[in-house]
Amino acid sequence: MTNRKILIVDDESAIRDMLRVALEMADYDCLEAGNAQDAHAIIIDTKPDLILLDWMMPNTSGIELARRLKRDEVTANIPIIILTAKGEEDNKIQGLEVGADDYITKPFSPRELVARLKAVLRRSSPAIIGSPITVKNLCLDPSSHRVTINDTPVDMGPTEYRLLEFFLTHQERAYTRGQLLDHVWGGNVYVEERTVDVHIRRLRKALTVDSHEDLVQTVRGTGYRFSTKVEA
Amino acid sequence: MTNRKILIVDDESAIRDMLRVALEMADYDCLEAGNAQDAHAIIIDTKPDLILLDWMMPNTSGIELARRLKRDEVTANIPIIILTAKGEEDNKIQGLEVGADDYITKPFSPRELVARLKAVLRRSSPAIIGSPITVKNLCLDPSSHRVTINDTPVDMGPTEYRLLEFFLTHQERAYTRGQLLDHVWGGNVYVEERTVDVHIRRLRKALTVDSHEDLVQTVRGTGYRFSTKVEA
DNA sequence: CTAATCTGTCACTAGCGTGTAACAAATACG
DNA sequence: CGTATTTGTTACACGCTAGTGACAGATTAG
Repeated sequence: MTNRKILIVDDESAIRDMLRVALEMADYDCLEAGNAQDAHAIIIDTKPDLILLDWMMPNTSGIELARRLKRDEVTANIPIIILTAKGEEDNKIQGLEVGADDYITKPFSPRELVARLKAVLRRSSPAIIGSPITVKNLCLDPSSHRVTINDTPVDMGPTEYRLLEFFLTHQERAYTRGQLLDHVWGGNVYVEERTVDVHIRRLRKALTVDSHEDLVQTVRGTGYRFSTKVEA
Repeated sequence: MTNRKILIVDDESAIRDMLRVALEMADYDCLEAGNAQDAHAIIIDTKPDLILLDWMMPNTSGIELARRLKRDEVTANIPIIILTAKGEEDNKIQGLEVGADDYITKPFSPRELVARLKAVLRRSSPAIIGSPITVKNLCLDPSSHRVTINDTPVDMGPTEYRLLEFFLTHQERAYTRGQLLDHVWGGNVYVEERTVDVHIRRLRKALTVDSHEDLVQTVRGTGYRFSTKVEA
C-alpha cells in the first residue's frame, strides 16, 4: 500500500500490458481500464496517484474524461499524463489546455515513461513524499506512514490513518459525515454515514495517549472538526 | 429546508413506482415522467434537483434528452443518473460523453440507489460557505462552524448558532419573532413565538463572556435587533 | 490454509438540544 | 397607583443525535 497507484487507461490490452510491466518494474501498483467509463469508476473508487491516459480511444475520447476529472474537486488534483501517437501535435495542446500535466508521444521507451512519471509525481504531490505534520506533540509522517505522540508510536488502522491525515491537512474546519466519506473513503463507495462515527471513535481511542483525543471535536448537528483550540 | 426534488423518467410505471417508494422513504420529493417529452416539460417547469433517467425508452431515448439538457445552459448543471440494464456497456460510454453524473445498473438495491443519489447531490452542490464575520472581538466563522470571543471558543447550541449567524448578517435592524422564525427556523415549521424569547435568552447567556450580551437588544412591542450601538 | 486484523453495520445508551409552560419581572397606560 | 401587557427566566419532558461495544464478513499476513 505504500507504493503509488497508477491507473492505465487504454483501449488496447496489449499496450496496457506493456505499460503495466514497465511500471511494475519501477515498483508502482497498477490499475487498468479499457474505456473511459470504467476509468471514471475506478478513479472515483480508488483515487489513483496518477493517470496514464491514451488520447485516442473509440467512443469517448480521453479529452472528455480529463475535463470531467478536472471539473470535480475530488479528482481535480490527480495528475494526468497523456499518451499520444506521433503526429497528433494539436492534441497535445488540447491536452495541456484541459489540465493534463504532461504528455508522451508514442513510441516511447519504458525509461522515458518512468522518468516523466516520476517527475510529474514529484512536482505535483510534494505532500505525499512531503514533510511530517506536527500538532501538539502529535506527529504524522507520511513518508514512514507513521503516527507518533511524544515520539511514541501510535497504533491505528488504515482508515483511521487516512482520516487523521485528512484532518491534519484540513484543520479548523467542520466537515459533514458525507464530506468526510467523499474525501477519506472516496466517491462512489456507498457506506452508512454513521460509519464515520465509528471510525472517529477508533481514531479518538488511538489518540487517547496524552489526552489528544479532544483534537477531534464533535460539531453537533453538522459533523466533525479537527482543532487545536479547545474551549475553556 | 425543503426536500430535494427528484424526477424519475422511465416508461414502465411499475419501475417508477418502485423508485418512488424507495426515494420517498429517504425523504425526497418525487416527480414522474413516462417519456422524454413530458420529462422535458417538467424539468423546465419545476427544475428538479436531480434526474433519474432510464436509458432504454421507446421513441426518444434517454440519450437525446440528456444531450438536450446539457446543451441548454439553464438545465446543464442538473445532475443526471442513468439507469441501465446489465450488458448495455456501450451505452454507458455514450452516457459519459453526454455528461451523466453516475450510472446504476439494474438490478440494484434501494439502498445503493439512495446512497449514490446522495453522493451525486453532495458533489454537485458545493456548500457555499461565507467568510468569517467579526464584531467587537466576537467572531463567527462558518467554515469551522465556530464562534469565538477574544479567540476563545464560545459554546452554544445549533439554533443559537444559526440565530447569531442571521443577526450578524442582518445587523441594525429589528425583526419580529415571526420573521426570526421564518429566517432561522425555516418556513414551514410551527412553533410558539415565545420560543424565540427562550433562544434569545440562551444566545445572550452564551455571549455573556466579556459582556457581549447587549449586542442582542429587545425592541419592545416588536421583537429583537442585533446592534453594536449600545442603548442609552 | 489459518490466524489476525480491519471494516461496516446494528442495537443500545447517554446526553444534549428543543419547545413549552409556568412564574417573575419589567414596562406601558389609564 | 393599579392593572394589563410584554418580556425575562427557569424548569422540565420529550425526541433526536452522537457515543459505544459487539459482531460478522472481508481482507490480509504469515
